[in-house]
Amino acid sequence: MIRILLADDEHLIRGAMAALLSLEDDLEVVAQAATGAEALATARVVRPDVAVIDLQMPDLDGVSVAQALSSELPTCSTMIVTSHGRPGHLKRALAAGVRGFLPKTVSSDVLATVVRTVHAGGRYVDPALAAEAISAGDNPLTPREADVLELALEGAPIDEIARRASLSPGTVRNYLSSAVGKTSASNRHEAARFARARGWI
Amino acid sequence: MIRILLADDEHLIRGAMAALLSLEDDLEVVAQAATGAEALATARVVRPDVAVIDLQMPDLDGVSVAQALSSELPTCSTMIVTSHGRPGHLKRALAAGVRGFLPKTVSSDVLATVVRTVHAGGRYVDPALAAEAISAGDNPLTPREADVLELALEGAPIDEIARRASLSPGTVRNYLSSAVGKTSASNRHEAARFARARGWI
DNA sequence: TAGCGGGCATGACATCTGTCATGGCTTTCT
DNA sequence: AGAAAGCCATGACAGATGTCATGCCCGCTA
Repeated sequence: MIRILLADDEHLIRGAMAALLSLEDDLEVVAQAATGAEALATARVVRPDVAVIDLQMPDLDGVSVAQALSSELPTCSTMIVTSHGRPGHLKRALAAGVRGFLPKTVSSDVLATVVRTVHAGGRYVDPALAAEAISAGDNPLTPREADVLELALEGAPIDEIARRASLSPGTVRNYLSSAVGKTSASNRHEAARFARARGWI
Repeated sequence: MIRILLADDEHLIRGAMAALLSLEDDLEVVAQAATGAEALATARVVRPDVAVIDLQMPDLDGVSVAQALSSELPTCSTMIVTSHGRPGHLKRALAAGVRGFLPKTVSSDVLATVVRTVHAGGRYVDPALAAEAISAGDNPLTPREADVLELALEGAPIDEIARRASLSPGTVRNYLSSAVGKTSASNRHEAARFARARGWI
């Protein structure tokens, strides 16, 4: 019997996935969580065999949870399900020790199969997402460029970005300019959206 | 027995919701669809009592589907479930004849209850979303302002917006300036995000 | 009919942004 | 030690953007 922890902020979906997984004879949902922090806390107590975690949750990112889990509970395999799969997320997830990565468009059969696969020590990444990740290429942004671009995402003017990043406005403009050059964008807003779409920020 | 049509592009969720709803004795999922167009086509054939539709789908918007359904199949009550509920969506949905509007964070009990409610001719809107919609206030943007702001959402420069809207750059700037004034923003990008968050565009 | 609001446009002005050159500082690799 | 790369900053300049005033045309309504 494979003991599963399920984390997703959407009640309906979580309950539904639990219902689906419980239909399988060899799978058992032993715990559920609605936030990243809750998932971590629960996992420490329950020590599940497999953790199925949603990528986007109110507090902690799914990848962060996975990272914490893989160091604290090495016996627990982590897999991530997500609605909006972005290439960058996949890379970060794999780096964090995630064993499975699926979009929510898959069928329940696949989900159950992948749970078994990762529990057996295997890995599984959705083929479509994998292809995207490969074609997306590596993140060309330096850490600071990514920081600044992330602040630019909300559309704030440069002065505010500078204040929030504790940099001089001139420096911010340099980073943004460089980031714009590395994306095929014509201004920082487009660049920010582009980078976001690739999961670079 | 209430006959239900389920439309959601996310296989996993759709299947899971179907599983949940089928647990209820008086509910029966008689059809499923993965896109808006598919939902419409299926509904015409199956003529369900209640249609449970996801707001965001690849092709047709959930609200558009609801609109078509309410005119073509008046006996079919439509309800919408969504991950990212925005006030504007709620208003549009109600205007389109939708009887129920729920975020996916609700429990399956609520879902089943609301299905019964709308089938009985009632209405149900998630209280939190309703409160948001009320506090969001009405859309102060003129149609053209909304058009232009929508094009600005992707971060395009003004010249491109002007071309895409078949307006002169100066006019575009006027509309944007006016839109910025109506939001508490300091530039068009912020204004666009703001308006999007309220569901104005 | 006159007034009002909206759609569309132009011009002028101040400010914001993007770009480039330059330089100093630190860390890492060779 | 020296080269390479990243981080931070300044200054200058062109072009993009935000703001305001002004005007014309249209449809609606008092």
